[in-house]
Amino acid sequence: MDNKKLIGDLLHAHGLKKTPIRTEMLALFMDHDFALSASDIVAKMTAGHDRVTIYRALSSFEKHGILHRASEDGQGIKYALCGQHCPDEPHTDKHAHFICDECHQTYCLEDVKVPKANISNEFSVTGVSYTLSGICKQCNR
Amino acid sequence: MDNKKLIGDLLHAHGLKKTPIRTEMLALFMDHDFALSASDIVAKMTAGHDRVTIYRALSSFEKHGILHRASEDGQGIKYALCGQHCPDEPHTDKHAHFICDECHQTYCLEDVKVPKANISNEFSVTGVSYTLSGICKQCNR
DNA sequence: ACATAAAGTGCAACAATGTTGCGTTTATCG
DNA sequence: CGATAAACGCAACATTGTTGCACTTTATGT
Ligand SMILES: [Mn+2]
Ligand SMILES: [Mn+2]
Ligand SMILES: [Zn+2]
Ligand SMILES: [Zn+2]
Repeated sequence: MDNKKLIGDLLHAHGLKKTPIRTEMLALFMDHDFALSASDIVAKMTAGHDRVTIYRALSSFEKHGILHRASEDGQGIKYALCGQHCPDEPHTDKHAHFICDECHQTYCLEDVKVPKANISNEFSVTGVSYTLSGICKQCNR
Repeated sequence: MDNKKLIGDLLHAHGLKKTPIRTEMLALFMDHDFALSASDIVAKMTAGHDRVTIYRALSSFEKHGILHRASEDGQGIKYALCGQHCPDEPHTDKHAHFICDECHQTYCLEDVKVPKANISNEFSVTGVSYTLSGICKQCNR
């Protein structure tokens, strides 16, 4: 697990400081294949850090195109890592997401493309979101 | 505007009581072509009613298939009227929705169908949501 | 019209998410 | 090493949504 190196490079590449908190946060994202909310992170962090710090780091990561919003239901926003090809700024996904009704995890469906919108040109479409729900692969077996 | 009659019938058809608050709420939904949140409703109601009452009415309407969730971003849930053919229970939409980045209104795109999901059968899909964003027809002109 | 039961309402209290301001600490770079 | 900007922690706050409980209103049947 030389994620440590990767994370340092990632932060540095975006002009962000490599602090223990942010390093641990990004390690958490790399260790999970589902999206994480601010409170998920607070719960999984070893030391007890302030919620505000986590919120600000998430915002910063989103602003720099390191994380994207994978889902935002009533219970809050869940983030997931962006791909290496993602632009260095906030952006919408080109892939679909799946929310499990049982375990409430959100998965990125990297290989399911968001369908093209077919809509009256009275509307200017700049973002599209395609979210599936049901029972995930884990809960299904 | 004989919506009054329609509303009475609608409530009665679902075994709900026809109270002034619920009547006014449904009238509000009929008078707008975009979705409304609980706080939108509180603000638009003539008398000052308790938020809790509005929340409970919205839940009841959703449970009976009178309203559906048109969007739920971080700022809350917005509801819109269901079609006449909708089942008498909570259900997911078959149409897309549009969220304006400028006025922040949510519109039902009744004639834009939600694309069929094409996904690994490790996942059991029971719901699909397709949400577009950008600039709406009002803000565009 | 009246009694009754069920549904709806209001108030208080609470939990969770997310924000802002401000003073302090820490990382990075010359 | 010292300066600067970023990051952190704390307190305080706003908003959304929930729950419990007592009270009121609506619908129903006699
Ligand atoms: Mn994703
Ligand atoms: Mn709709
Ligand atoms: Zn699951
Ligand atoms: Zn608009």
